Amino acid sequence: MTVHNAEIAEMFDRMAILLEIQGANPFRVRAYRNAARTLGGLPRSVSDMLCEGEDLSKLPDIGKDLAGKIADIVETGQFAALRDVEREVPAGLVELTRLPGLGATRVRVLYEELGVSDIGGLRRAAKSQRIRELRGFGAKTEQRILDALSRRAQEERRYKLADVEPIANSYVRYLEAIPGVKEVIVAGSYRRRKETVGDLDILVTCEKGSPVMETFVEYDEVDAVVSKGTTRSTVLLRSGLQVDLRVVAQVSYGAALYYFTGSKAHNIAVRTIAVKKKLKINEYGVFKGKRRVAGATETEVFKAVGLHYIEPELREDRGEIEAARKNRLPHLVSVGDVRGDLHVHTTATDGRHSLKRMAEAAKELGYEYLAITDHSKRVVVAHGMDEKRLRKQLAAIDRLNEELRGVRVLKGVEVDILESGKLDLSDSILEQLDLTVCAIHTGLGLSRERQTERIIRAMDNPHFTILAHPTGRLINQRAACDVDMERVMQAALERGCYLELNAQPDRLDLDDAHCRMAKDMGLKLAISTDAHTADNLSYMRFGVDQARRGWLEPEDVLNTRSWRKLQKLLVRL
DNA sequence: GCCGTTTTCGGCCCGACTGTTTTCAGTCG
Repeated sequence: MTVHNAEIAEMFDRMAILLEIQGANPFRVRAYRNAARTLGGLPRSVSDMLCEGEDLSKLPDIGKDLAGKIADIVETGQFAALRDVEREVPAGLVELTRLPGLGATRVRVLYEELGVSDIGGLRRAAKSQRIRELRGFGAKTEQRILDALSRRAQEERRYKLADVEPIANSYVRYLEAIPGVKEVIVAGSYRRRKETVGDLDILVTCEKGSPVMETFVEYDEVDAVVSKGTTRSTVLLRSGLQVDLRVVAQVSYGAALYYFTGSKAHNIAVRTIAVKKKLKINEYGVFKGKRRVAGATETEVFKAVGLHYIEPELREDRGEIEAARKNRLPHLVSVGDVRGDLHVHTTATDGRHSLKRMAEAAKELGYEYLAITDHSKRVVVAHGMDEKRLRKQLAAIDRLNEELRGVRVLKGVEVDILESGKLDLSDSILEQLDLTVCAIHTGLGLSRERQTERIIRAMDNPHFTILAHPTGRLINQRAACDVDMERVMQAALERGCYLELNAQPDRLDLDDAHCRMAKDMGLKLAISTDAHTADNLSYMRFGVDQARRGWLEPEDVLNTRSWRKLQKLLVRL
């Protein structure tokens, strides 16, 4: 049985919390958290790495000890040290620390003084008003705990970037209209363009005396005010989304923007560099003693610690700091580099708009080409096409290309990869196409070995061009199917095939770590919207965001090329 | 428990807000 990185990361996180409750050395606690984070962002499975004899202690924040523990977990499926700790501290306490306002220290007091060991016990203790009696607690804390318990279900959520965007935009417009407000910008993971965000961090600069804080908490969608101060306030919206507002002076704008953009891990790493240079970084600036040496712009802040400017999407402490020091940062792809879309649907299957309308929408975006890739017959629910209907569509594309100017419509299909690894349409029709987008829609639950074999067998077909939405995941809904992505990418490289970064906000599949892995292996990706309406073509920006998080440059992306150059790349090896 | 262009030992990011206290600990980002 393969142990997944995420499972080991989860064990380390639990370990960190339990150790913290026990009152262990906080740096030891942090070491587990850091290691969990490293594992979470790793594109390759540590099981595979161990199989290939790699030394895990070379990974950041993983030393000899944790490398050994990981090896044990992979081998036995068990984390012995965690089980030892769980014998001393109830495992249910982990859940309690996830409630806002409760950290390890308070959870320990609740356990030791009141015997609270799980959510149910906490609720009983709060309802019987025993918590307010404890030293360091009070009636308000007790009420906050009850509120948190009743709200718990919705609070764990992370929101898809695309869902949060309109909420963020209207809040920003509201804040911009407040007298005295100068700049309003959303920082945090939203600015880093993470696929999901847990909350919004809004940064504001304003003139003295601006009623920005009062007005902020009076916003129409605010459900509750969590905290309110002169420089920082937090509210909960009716949607459940938490929004933080920070107010800083103009002279600190860059430092504050940098600070609140994060990620936390990136900030900590850069601060550590600053400390070595006898500098201090906080949200007000970079300081040498009491003297501010930088802070008005982010570039200034980076420069002060000897780094080139790092794009927000890269700030995850995944090597960007080292790259910035050596001036080896990637020149990230942007939406303007994209010359076409290689995966869209029409009314021929489950799309809502006609072939012609889709082509015109592509032309309006300034695209040079657009590949029509409707479903194949296997996908019955989407009214998938057989050879006969596809042939008819190809003729329609020929006619449209004669009439259209400025954009070329490419002939394609989203052909199903059957469980046998065969493609869902005959070679005789596939060979008439400019490209194929090949996808799995059934049998997502196959074992890792069989799924990997299935995809690679499909790639053996010389008409296979691009593997669409490679893991099949749906964010917050469906886990990625189990597949050895490194082998799949290697197989694609050897055959002259490609993988897709599907830009649908629900998919964003490949994820950032896999994009990075493709780049490191030298495999090019297509960023495609999988548009089912003309409007959906604008999803490209989410795909580009994800690509940037994966360090992709224009040359790493197939569809930044002119059709003439792209055509050459689509020829199989 | 990790890590090293000051270190293989002795460090390990920094500040705001809240509630409970009466000068601060805990939590959070």
